[in-house]
Amino acid sequence: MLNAIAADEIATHEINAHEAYNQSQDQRLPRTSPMQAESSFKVACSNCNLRELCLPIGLSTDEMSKLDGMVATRKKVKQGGHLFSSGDPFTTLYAIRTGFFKTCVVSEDGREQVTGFQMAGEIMGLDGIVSDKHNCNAIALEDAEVCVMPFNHVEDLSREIPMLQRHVHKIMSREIVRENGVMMLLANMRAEERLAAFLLNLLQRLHARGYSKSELILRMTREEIGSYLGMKLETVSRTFSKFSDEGIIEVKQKNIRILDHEKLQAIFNASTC
Amino acid sequence: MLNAIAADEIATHEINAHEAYNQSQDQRLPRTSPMQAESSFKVACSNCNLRELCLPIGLSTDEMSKLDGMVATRKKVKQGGHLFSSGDPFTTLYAIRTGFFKTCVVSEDGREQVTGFQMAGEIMGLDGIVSDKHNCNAIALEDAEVCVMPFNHVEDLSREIPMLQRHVHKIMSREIVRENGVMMLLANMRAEERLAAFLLNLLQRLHARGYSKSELILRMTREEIGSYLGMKLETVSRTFSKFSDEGIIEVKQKNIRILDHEKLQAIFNASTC
DNA sequence: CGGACTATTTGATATGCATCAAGAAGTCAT
DNA sequence: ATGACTTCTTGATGCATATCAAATAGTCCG
Repeated sequence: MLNAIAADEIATHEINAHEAYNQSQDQRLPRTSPMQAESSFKVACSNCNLRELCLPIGLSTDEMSKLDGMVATRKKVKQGGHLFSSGDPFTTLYAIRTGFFKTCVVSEDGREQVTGFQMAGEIMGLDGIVSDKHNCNAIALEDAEVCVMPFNHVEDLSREIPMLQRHVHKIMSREIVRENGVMMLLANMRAEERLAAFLLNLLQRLHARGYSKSELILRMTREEIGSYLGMKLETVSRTFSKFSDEGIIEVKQKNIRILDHEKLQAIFNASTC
Repeated sequence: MLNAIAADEIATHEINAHEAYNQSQDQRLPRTSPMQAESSFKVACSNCNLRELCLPIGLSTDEMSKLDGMVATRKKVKQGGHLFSSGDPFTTLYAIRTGFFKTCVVSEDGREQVTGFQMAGEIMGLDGIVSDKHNCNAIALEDAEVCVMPFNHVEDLSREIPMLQRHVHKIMSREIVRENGVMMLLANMRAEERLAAFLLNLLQRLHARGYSKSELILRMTREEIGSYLGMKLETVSRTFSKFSDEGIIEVKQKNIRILDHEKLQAIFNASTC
C-alpha cells in the first residue's frame, strides 16, 4: 500500500542511521565545534561521527583504513553558494558533513525546479555520472561543509571492497526510489497531502540525526518548498496556515512545531486509502 | 535551460544507441524471427544485437566473453504478466530483449502510479537494490522477453571489468536524471506540454532503435499515460484530440502519426521559455 | 458472427489551485 | 535604529483540469 511506500521510501533516506544516532545524541552535529581548522586535521572517515550515515556498517579495520583514502579533502560552502552547477564537469561525489542543500534545475528565465533537499550524511552529485557533467545546481541553504570524494577513488575502492560497492549501489537505488515517491506525490496528491508528506519526511530524516520529532527549522523558503512540491508559494503559505488553524502545527516563520503528529500522518495517509 | 535538459535527459534514455542502430536497421528487433527456441541457443551478450544498448562499448573480446556469464537465462513474459511485483525479494536485474513494460506502484484501493515505460535494451529492477526487495511492479504491455542478470553476477563482473562498473553506474545515474526530468514535468508543465514531452521522448527512444520518427504505436492505455503524466485519462484523450484538430498529429486509436514535429517541439519548448 | 467487455471520446459542470494584488512581517546593511 | 529589501500572509478572482455522465468504437472469446 502507498502508506508503506511513503513511510519506508519517500520518508526514509537513511538505513541504520536511526540506531546509530540514538547512541550518541549529544555529540551529533559538530556544527559549533571550536575546531574550525579542519584542514590541519587528518580527514578520516574512520573517526567521523557521520560514518554510520555515509558508509557501510561492519567493515574490518583494514577496510576502514583503506576507506580513509576516499575523501580527498573537505570543502566549505557559504549559504547561498554553489557546490556545483549544471554543466560543470563531473569528477567527484560529495558527502554532506554539516549544513543543508537544495538541488535544482533552473531554466533560462530563472524559474527553478527543486529536485531535492539534502542534509548531513547524504550524498550529492550522482546525477553527474551519466554524462560526466553535472545536471543540476547544488546550493547551500546554510553554511555547509562537504567531504569531496573523487569518483574514481570511489570506483577503485568499490572494486576492492565489495561491501562498499554494494553500498554505492544502494545509495543510487535509494535515490531512484525516493524520486519514485516524489513522482507519486506530484501526480496524485493534493496540496495538504503534499505538505504533510514533506514535513513528515523532514522530521524523520532529522530524527535519524538526533533531532526532535516535534520541532524543526525550515532551511528553505516557501517558494523552494513550493517548487519541490509542485505548488505556488502562496499555496504553501495557505496550507501552513490551515494546519496551524486546525491545531496540527504551530508556525513561527521558519520554525515549525508539530502539535499533532497523528493528524499530520492521517492527512498524508488520506491520499492512500 | 529547460529545453536542453528535456532534450538530453528527459528524452534521451540511451547513449550511443542511435549510432549503433543506424548501422543495422533491418535486423533490429528479432521479434518475429523464426528461431523461437532460444533456450536451446547459447545465451550470449556477445552475439546479441542489442548489446550496444545494454553494454559498454569498446570491450576487448576477452572482457566480452567474461560478460557472457552475466545473463543467467532468459525469461518470457506474456502481455499483462508481472516480471516482478512490489515486495518480491530482489536478486536480479532484467534487460529487455523484446517487448514493452511499465513499472508502477499500486495502492491498496487499486490506484496506480506509473513510474516509467521501458523498451528493448533498457534495464529494470534497480529500485530493488536498496532494500533487497522490489519496490514496484513491472508489467509487460505486450509479450516480452528479458535477460535475467543475477545482481551478484553483475557486481562480481563489475569488479573485474572497470568499464562495466562504470556502465552500471551510468545506467543508475541516467535513471536518476530521467526521474528529475519527470519531476519537472509534473511540477511545472501543463497538460499539452506534458503530452508533447511524452510523445517526443517515446519517438526519440524508438528512433534510437531503428523505428520511424514520425509514427508510433502506443503500447499503453490513455489511463496509463495519464497516470505517468499526472493527469486523468479524459484529459489525455482531449489533448490528443486537440493536437489532432490542430494538425499536429493523427490519432487512430493507439497509432499515432506525427504530422508536424516542429510544432510538437514548440509546444514542449513553450514550457521552458 | 454476436455479445460482453474494455477503451476511448466528448460534453457539462465543479473545484482546487494559480494568479493578481496589497499589505505585514522579518532581515540585512549602513 | 532606519530604510530597503526579501519573505510571508491573506484576500479576490479566474482558469485548467478533475469529475460526472453518456455515447461510440474497438477487442476478445465462445
